[in-house]
Formats: sequence, C-alpha cells, structure tokens
Amino acid sequence: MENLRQSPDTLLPKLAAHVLEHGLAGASLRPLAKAAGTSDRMLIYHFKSKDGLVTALLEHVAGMYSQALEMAWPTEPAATRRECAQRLLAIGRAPMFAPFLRLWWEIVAGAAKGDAAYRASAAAMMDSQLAWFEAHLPPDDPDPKAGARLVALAVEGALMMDALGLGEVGEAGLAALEG
Amino acid sequence: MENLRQSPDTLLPKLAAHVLEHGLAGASLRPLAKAAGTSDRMLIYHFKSKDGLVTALLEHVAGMYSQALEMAWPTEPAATRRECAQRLLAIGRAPMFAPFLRLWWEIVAGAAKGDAAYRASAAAMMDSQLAWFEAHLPPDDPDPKAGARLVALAVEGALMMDALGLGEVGEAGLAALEG
DNA sequence: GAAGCTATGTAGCAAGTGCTACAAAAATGG
DNA sequence: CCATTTTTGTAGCACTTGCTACATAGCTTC
Repeated sequence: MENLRQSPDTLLPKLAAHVLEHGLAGASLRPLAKAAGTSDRMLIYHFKSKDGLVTALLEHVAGMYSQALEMAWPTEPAATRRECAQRLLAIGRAPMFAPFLRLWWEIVAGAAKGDAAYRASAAAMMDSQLAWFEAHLPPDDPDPKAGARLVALAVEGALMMDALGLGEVGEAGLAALEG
Repeated sequence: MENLRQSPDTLLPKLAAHVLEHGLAGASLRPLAKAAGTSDRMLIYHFKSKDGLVTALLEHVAGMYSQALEMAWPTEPAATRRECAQRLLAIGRAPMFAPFLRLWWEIVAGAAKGDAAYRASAAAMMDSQLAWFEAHLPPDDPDPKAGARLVALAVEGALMMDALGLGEVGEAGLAALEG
C-alpha cells in the first residue's frame, strides 16, 4: 500500500520539498525523516551522514532550480538590457520562486562562510542563471556575455532588496539601467 | 582585577566580535558567554531571552557597520558610476570587511525567511550603505538617488558573486556599467 | 547595621542533536 | 530451501540546546 523500497532517489524530492518550505540551515534529521516518510536511522543509512545528506540535497535542489528556470522560459526577447532585467525581476518575484529564493539566500550565506558543498550548489545554480540571462538579452546586444553579467548583478541585487523588504529600491535601481 | 560589573553595553562588543568571527546562525549561549567572559545564565539575565540577545546584537552590529563605513570614507569622487561601483567593490573586498560580509549574508538569509529582527538590522545597514553610495557618486551625476540605487544593486550583486567564489563575474558585470 | 534590591554561581531539566549497536525481516542468489 | 546480503525497526548514548530554581554575594538606603 505504501512505498516498499526507499532510496536516495525516491527520498530526495520529498526532502527537497521539506527544505524548500522550512529552510535548510535548521533542518534536523528527525523532521526531515518524518517529511520523507522514513526514519532518521534510514536517512543516515542511505546518505552515510548528515553532511552527505546535505550535499546530495544541495545537488538535487540545484537541479530543480535549473528545471524551474527552463519552465519559466517565456516569450519574445526584450528590447533593452533594462527591460530584460525588469522582466527577470518580475519572474523572480513570482510566487513559485519564493521558496527557491529563501533557500538561495541560505545557500549564499553558507557559501560565504566557506562551506564547499554550498559553494558548489551555488555555482551550479548561478551557472544556470547566467546562461538563462544571456539567452534573454536583446538580440542586438553588443556584448551579450558582459551584458548578462551586468544584468545578473542588478537582478540579484534587486532580489536581495526584495528579501530585505526594500523592493522599491530594487525597482528604482533597475529603472536606472542604461538602455 | 577583572571586569567587576557586566552589562549589556559591556557585553555587546565582545559578543559582536565573537559573532563576526563565528557566525550568528549557529551561535549558542554557552560559547557566546565564554567569549564574553560570563555565563549563559547571565546572558539570559541581561537580555531576558536568546531572542532578546540576538535582537540587541543585530542592532549593535548594524551600528558597528555604519561606523566602519564612515571610517572607510575616502578620497576624491569617482568620475563615472562605473568607476564608483568598482571602487566600492574594492572597498567591500578589503579584509576588514570580510567578517561583516559573512555576517551580512546570514542577515539577508534571516530577513528572507521573514524574521523581523533580521529585517530591521538589514534595513539599517542598507540605509547606511545607500547613503554612502549616494555620497560617492560623481558630483555631476544626473540623478544621484537613482544612480546610487543602481550602483547598490550592482555592487551588492558583485559582492554576492564574491561570496560564491565567482569574483570575476562581478568584475565583468561592473565593467559593463554605463559611464 | 538591618533590609532589600541587584548581580552572579551551581545544578539541573526537558527537549532535541547526530549517530550507533543490536537484531529482525526481507529480498537475493546458490 | 538454505545462506547471504540488503534494508528496516527499536533503543539508546553522549552531547548540546535554551532556560530555570535556588542560593549566595554585594551594593544601596535608611
């Protein structure tokens, strides 16, 4: 009647769902286990240690993030870098991305502290994002690679302002982008 | 021979020093107490609860940050927004700011999770920063307020890239700023 | 100096942490 | 069908968490 056999592959989606909702930093084995329909005992069994779990989880979430970005793929290209950045901000503000962004800032904090697993996950997610940004620049952009990086800085900055409750600052900043 | 009387005011600097070095998220009472030369018992006595401690600590750190920014006040103004942003990135990369930035991303993560104390601290620190940015724009900037916001987004974005180990992305992005 | 408030030390509690020892069930291979 | 390996359950350990009860010391005020 239930899941007979569990494995990392079947567990990770449920674990990721729990972490997206409740955060990664404060996640401990027993709540994670309950959310995934198993026991702390089995989490350690499958992932060897909590570090192993977290590493696998970060990898999985990075994958989910790439997929979510691809699914949000829209429409015709923007006319200017500014408009492009503004659209990307709007996408980042969509409710379905909110859990990702909460988790994203946790990952950034972990990476800033020097943790290798967090860095790897952050780099993977940032790679997706840069590529995505590059693909959404105006087609006549003189230097798409540099432009994507500039747009990335601005959009990430604006999303950070959002996280602080200063969304207007982000909007005003993006509005001042050249274009 | 030692500190005879302790109070929140005498404790906060030592607590802040410990937190800047070891992080705030994982800081528990007993290590904090040892770092401040007192006991967990007394921390609760002075701050009523751990939440009270954290709130006071965040307020204190926000004040320290404003002071640190004022001390880093430099030199002649930049000629362009781009140059301004690049200088600010260089300042943010100075070793003395590294502990602040590690803590900063922790605070952003806390604010993103919705914690009011973190939000308040983050807003205070961001206000200092925006004012500081505005004061360092080229004197002939057409719209200093909007310019400061744009520069803030870009510099914060670049500092985030630094935290992820992608400093070059930040540099490339800033180099693409208009000016 | 007695009374009373403030500051501090000692001990400990209930809950939660990651993880392990032991053992049984369940699948697998001969 | 038996032997072996893989997967799971039950208890529990040693430790840390925030916080409290209780007692004591020290300063202040009359």
